[in-house]
Amino acid sequence: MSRGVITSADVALRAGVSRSAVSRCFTPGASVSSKTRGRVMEAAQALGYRPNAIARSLNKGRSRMIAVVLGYMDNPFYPAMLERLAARLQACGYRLLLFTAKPDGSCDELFSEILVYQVDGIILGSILLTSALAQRCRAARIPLVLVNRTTDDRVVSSVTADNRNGARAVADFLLAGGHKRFAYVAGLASSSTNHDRETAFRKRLTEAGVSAFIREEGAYTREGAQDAARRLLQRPRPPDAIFCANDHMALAVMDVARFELGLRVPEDVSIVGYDDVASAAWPSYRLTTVEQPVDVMAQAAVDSLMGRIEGGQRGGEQVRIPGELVVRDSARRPASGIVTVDGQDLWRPRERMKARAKA
Amino acid sequence: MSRGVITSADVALRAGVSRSAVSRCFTPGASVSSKTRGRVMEAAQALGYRPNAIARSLNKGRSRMIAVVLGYMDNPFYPAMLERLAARLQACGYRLLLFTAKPDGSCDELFSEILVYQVDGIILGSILLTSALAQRCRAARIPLVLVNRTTDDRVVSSVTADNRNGARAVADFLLAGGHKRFAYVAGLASSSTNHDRETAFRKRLTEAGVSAFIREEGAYTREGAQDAARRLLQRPRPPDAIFCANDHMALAVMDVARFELGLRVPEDVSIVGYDDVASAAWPSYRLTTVEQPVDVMAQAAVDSLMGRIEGGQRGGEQVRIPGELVVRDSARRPASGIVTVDGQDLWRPRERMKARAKA
DNA sequence: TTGAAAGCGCTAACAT
DNA sequence: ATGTTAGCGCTTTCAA
Repeated sequence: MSRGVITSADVALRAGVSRSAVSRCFTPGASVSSKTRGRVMEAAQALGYRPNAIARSLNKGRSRMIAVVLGYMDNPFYPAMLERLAARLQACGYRLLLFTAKPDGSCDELFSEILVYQVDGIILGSILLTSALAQRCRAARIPLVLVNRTTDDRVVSSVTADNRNGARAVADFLLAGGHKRFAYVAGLASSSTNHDRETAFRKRLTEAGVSAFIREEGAYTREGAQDAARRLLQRPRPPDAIFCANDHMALAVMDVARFELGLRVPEDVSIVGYDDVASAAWPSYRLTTVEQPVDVMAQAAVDSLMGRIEGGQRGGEQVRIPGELVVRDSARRPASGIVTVDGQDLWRPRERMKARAKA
Repeated sequence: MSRGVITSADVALRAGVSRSAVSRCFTPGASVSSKTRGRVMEAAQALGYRPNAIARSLNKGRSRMIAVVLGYMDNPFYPAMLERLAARLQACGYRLLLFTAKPDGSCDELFSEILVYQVDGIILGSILLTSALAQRCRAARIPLVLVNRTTDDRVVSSVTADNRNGARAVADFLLAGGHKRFAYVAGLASSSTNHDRETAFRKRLTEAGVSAFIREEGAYTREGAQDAARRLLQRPRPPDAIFCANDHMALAVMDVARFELGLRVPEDVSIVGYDDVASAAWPSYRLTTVEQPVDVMAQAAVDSLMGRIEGGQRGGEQVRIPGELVVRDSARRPASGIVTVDGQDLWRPRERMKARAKA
């Protein structure tokens, strides 16, 4: 134990065994006699020895580290997701290596940084995946899973909410509420999540014969959403219902509507979000929104990764997590109090959704 | 380049040089002729080679990874801090290994996990550091810095806001506003930050001859703060000013006051927080609070760590970052419109504070 | 069950 | 400036 660093050799010496014996004692499922195990463990205890994870990684070729790359933390959905990911990963005995990047920036550079660390897997959230990057991961044989995003490339795995269904539910709810003039505040146009929510919402409205539809870009930022809200609500004939690509923007839109423009929500304008972040439930907002079950999604992402790391699965699965419409007070409710979607009661979808989530 | 993994040997072979030559090309400040460098780089490019960080870590004895351990992400101060830390660390060429733990839980187990990864440093936020843990870090020679926390142990480094000054400013502001009956909603009693804010606040009030003072525990959680608010505001003679240990709780208190109890803020009760998180500025709240400059603190924490990792400094520095009182609308303002603290204008402390931060 | 020996991919003396 | 050699701390055949 020369100075500071205790190696397996130190333990071996003290226990009077070989380094291999020590190694085996720390390798689950290796064959060691209980006698040696006892002596080794005692020596290790005395010396405060724990195998060096870096050295182990080097010769196993597996680091037990997962890279998580996130774009922004302003939207509380991401910190929440990160927290769940960290917990799940820790539970599986993996470490979380965190990377951040501009949401729209090229993370080409970043990927080199990641690959260099020999991570066993990558979780990508709130970031644009180019097919070149997907290609690099495949070449390096590193499992990759997108969270809250998909790609056209069916080979890459992803975990998303059931965005189309969620957006449809919002459209139906708003329609049933008797709204006539609709608006959508978009996130980044490049994001699949935005695309899915927007097109499904739009489609449903069209099916219902709605022609009054406007769209503004909010770019997923608070400022962007505020500007969008101003443009929208100061039109000659403003919308009476606004669906925002996420809660983070919906909250901003509510603030502009009420405090800048003196509008009443939902009397003058209904506002609906997506995610059900914590602040959506605060009494100052009581935002009607579609839940995105963070914990379920985190679990699914980790499971997907583990399946490919440990089980050696093929990958390329698109997991879609259902989430219910959470009806609060930011959108006018249907007069009847009952709405059905696809023959299902929209007001009590909890059980159905939960059941589907299990599957 | 057998299959998948490209090593320096592959590059060496292709470039017709030794592995050392390759290594040197990727080591800043090593001596290589431009001719070999060219050939090596070309070969590396063609093969897609990048030195294996794990292997490098092993023989350098430095991993260029920093462990960051956080307790909760509910309070948006921490995600914000994390984001800044990630950015700063990335800029210094370090990787961030994220760990989470219960805020009050023993992270003894966790520390073993961390040490095993041979991290070059540890940043601890929102977590209780026992002296045993500090001892272990010292033994392992791993620099440690606390963020938003301190210990009595003067040997461990920390970066905090100037909590006593901030709390004093709040007391003075509230006093000047003509408040008579004060309350404090505490965070975790075990946290130094809470202690500093509470005692300084209390002390100032006492000096001013205030005797009407109550305190309730909020435990840094939204629910805890809500309960505290109910207990406080439903007393026969409720306080007319409440100082909360952080914004996260202050927002919860505002919600209870206004929506559950029908109180007007600040007419019926003034509420002040600490941190200046993003939502404090939202028009629904407009919370008066004390700024905790996240970016400056993150920078300071990283600097402190780097000083000890690269420069070999001794450690044991307690950095205190000043932060100004941000006056918004959740607390009644002094009639005069001018308050001075320690002979300084309280309303325009920005310049002074910023200047001090530089030092 | 155990130890000896080889090797994971890299860097750093040392020699040339 | 370059190659040779040794070694970071660990696991893992392979013999015994």
